[in-house]
Amino acid sequence: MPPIAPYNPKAIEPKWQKIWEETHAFEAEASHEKPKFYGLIEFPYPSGAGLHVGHPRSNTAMDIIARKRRMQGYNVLFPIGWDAFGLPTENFAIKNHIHPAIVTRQNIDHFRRQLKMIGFSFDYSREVDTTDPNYFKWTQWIFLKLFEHGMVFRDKTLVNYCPFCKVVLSNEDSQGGKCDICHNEVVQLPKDVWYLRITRYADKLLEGLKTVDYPENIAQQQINWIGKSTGAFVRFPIRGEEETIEIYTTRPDTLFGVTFMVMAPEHPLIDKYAGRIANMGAVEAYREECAKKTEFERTQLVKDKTGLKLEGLSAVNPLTGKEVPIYLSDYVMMGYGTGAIMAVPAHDQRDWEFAHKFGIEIIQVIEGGDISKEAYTGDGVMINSDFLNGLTNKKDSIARAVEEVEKRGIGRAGVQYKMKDWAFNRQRYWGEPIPLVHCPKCGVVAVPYDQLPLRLPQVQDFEPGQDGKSPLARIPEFVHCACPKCGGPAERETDTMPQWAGSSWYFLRYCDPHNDKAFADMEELKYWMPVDWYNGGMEHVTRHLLYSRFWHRFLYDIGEVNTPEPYAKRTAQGMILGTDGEKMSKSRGNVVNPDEVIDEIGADAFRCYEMFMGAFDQAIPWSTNGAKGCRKFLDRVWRLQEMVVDGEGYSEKLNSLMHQTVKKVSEDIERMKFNTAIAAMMTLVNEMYAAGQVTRAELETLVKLLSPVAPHICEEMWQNLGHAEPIHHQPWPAWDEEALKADEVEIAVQVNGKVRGRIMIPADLTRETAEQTLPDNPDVQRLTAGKTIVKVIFVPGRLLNIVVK
RNA sequence: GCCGAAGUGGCGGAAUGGCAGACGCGGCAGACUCAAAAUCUGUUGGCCUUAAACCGUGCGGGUUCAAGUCCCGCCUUCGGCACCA
Repeated sequence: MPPIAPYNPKAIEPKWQKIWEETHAFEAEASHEKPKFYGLIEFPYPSGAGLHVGHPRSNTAMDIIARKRRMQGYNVLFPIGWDAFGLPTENFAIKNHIHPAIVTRQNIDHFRRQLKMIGFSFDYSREVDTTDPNYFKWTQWIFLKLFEHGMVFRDKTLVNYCPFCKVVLSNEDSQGGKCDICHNEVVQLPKDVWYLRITRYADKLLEGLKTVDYPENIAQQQINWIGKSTGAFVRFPIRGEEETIEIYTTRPDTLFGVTFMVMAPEHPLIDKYAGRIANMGAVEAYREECAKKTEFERTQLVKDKTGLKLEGLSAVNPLTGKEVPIYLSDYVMMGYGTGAIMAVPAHDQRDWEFAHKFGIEIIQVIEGGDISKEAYTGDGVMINSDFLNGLTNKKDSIARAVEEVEKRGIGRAGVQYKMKDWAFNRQRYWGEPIPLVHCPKCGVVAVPYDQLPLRLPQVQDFEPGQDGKSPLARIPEFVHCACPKCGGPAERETDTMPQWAGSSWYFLRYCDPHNDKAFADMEELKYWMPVDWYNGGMEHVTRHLLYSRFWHRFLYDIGEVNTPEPYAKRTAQGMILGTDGEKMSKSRGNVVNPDEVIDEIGADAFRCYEMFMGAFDQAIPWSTNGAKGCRKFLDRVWRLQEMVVDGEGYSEKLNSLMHQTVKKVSEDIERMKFNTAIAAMMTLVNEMYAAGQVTRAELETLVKLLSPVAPHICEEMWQNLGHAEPIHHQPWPAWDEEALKADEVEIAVQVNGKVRGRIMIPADLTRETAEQTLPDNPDVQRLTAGKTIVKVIFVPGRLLNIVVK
């Protein structure tokens, strides 16, 4: 072969990107005949900063799998889109007085250009954009379906409010209890909020996890987030009243250890019995103090319990008839259980701390520990507990207690979830308008389906309004409308949906992105769904994953989609850290820009390094030299073209290694062990250099194996090898198990478990013959001379261990 | 506090209970070159002049012919949740 020009990615990469685009190489086929593969990555939020090197890790991994699937004969759907509503864009728009739609458009164009430069095999003909009215029409449509089925409700809640900026802040924007903008103290303000009843789906979302292939840690995070607990609701009568206080407990068997009750400061019964509470002034003062506390203070400063006793109001233990004092404390939350608890200081550390501080009696009902030092939360024999005494097992005592509580009609078994209903509105401009109307006569009325999409009005000023209202509230033409039901004057809801909305169903739209009759045609959904493989970041495995599973499950229940779960398999990549080992961020100045990396070493080497740098699911610091090493590898691959010799098939020398490498690469890609797959190819290339030559068949196989990782260079080499058809449609190489075996293998010889030598033996030696004959091998005998052989262990292909005395 | 992941050379990392350190980076030496870069070849855990021996996968025990891997008890780091009754 004549010498060839040096490897020049700057020429090769744009060339092939253009060819792929012109030939629509990666568009999913419309026909439903072939087996399908739907690979999904989390669609990016097109921020102004553009991609950093962390983004492409997920994309490259799924791109490799998608490209391999095409070569394996699948009809592949590998789509891309834009999760483009959101605060950063809105804030940029406010600051620079540009419409967020224009900012979004620019950012998307920037992102698309960057993604194309890396050579991802996305189907750009199916791009979706959550801010496109043709898209959010269907986001609103699904919302209306949720509304129609009673899954939307309105309730008051406390929000973070900055009285100086007059704006409602998210938890993220009010960390440490200070406003992010003016650094003044944030207060808690009650506000009407739209909720989605995701808690109704808690059990279905838990059950569904059993039917999908998620890694243990991701499934566990979902389970923890849902936070299901079983226990009992028990009613404690208020002394001298008909009314009872209901509590939730996971340990109804400790009812005999109750020495006080605690209510959340916001508990409504306090207002109802204000007249009976002697120290109402102190109660009001305490409530005010709590209202000022931020989430941060209430959850982080857990050591010091605060509270006060209600004077003049007490409860009765429904089992013993004993009087129980009632306290108020903010360690009890209104948002979980019933907002009131029975306190068992002997067996709950928080109750113990509170009892200690306020000098309340502690009654032990489970044997064990030392309750003078801390609460005992372990197992033990029940004591001081009447009919429960002597029971030794938590499960039995709880069951017995629940039985008794139900028999006496003072409570019932029940479950609780940590997961709360989903607060589904934001007082911001850049989001989907919530398609509801407030009519003074008819109440809340849905915008009719045929009036969707409900578009965002053009406004000049995107700043959130006074008293935490969305800027939409300032547009009279938007606000005032006719009630869809009675035709009378009515007002539109002016809040918008949270950013989670558009991303809760985008994978469905990809199946049929241009449909204007439905969010997707059922035939398309039946073919493509579920997503076969969804890869994304760990940061989205709780909320986004849960929210989208919830929407999808709801759509399944109302017959709009064909599968209960959206994602058959979910994986997550590790983060790429800066060269300093810290999380990449602008403020640290350790952000690596992919444009610069690609300019220096090319997109293929960039992709290769992203996959080679370490275990895919682990966080890894970026290394500039490591990236250059991958370029060096591709240079070596390229120069193999000068070493091609004539001849059929694989050479005798490399035959076994060729088959081994095909097997290793094929299997490692499936397990996302891209780093070892690439290492195997590097080893093969090293051996080719050692052989000094390479056959055409050997090079063709290598190029095919490498093509999902480094597609441009492989297309070019494939063409240089004389092929007219592009490599991305070539069949994936096969391996022959028989050919993996060499005639002879080298094994280690151990004496008492320590390696003392190596010998060559026939590869097909059976265990029995080996253990009988190998101790007589002269090399082995030298190692065991003068010692008594006790035992011989032979592991085929690996080692011989001789135990001697 | 709870849940999860992880601790292996100078660095990133390999290793179905079976030869620890594959592969890459970095280093060292050589070849080519007037020289440098690039490239190629060799070498590279520690101790040691060398060899042999010995020591080596966060720490302490244990199981096993054999442990980075399994078991028991800790330590550290990272991610998530967190006064959830």
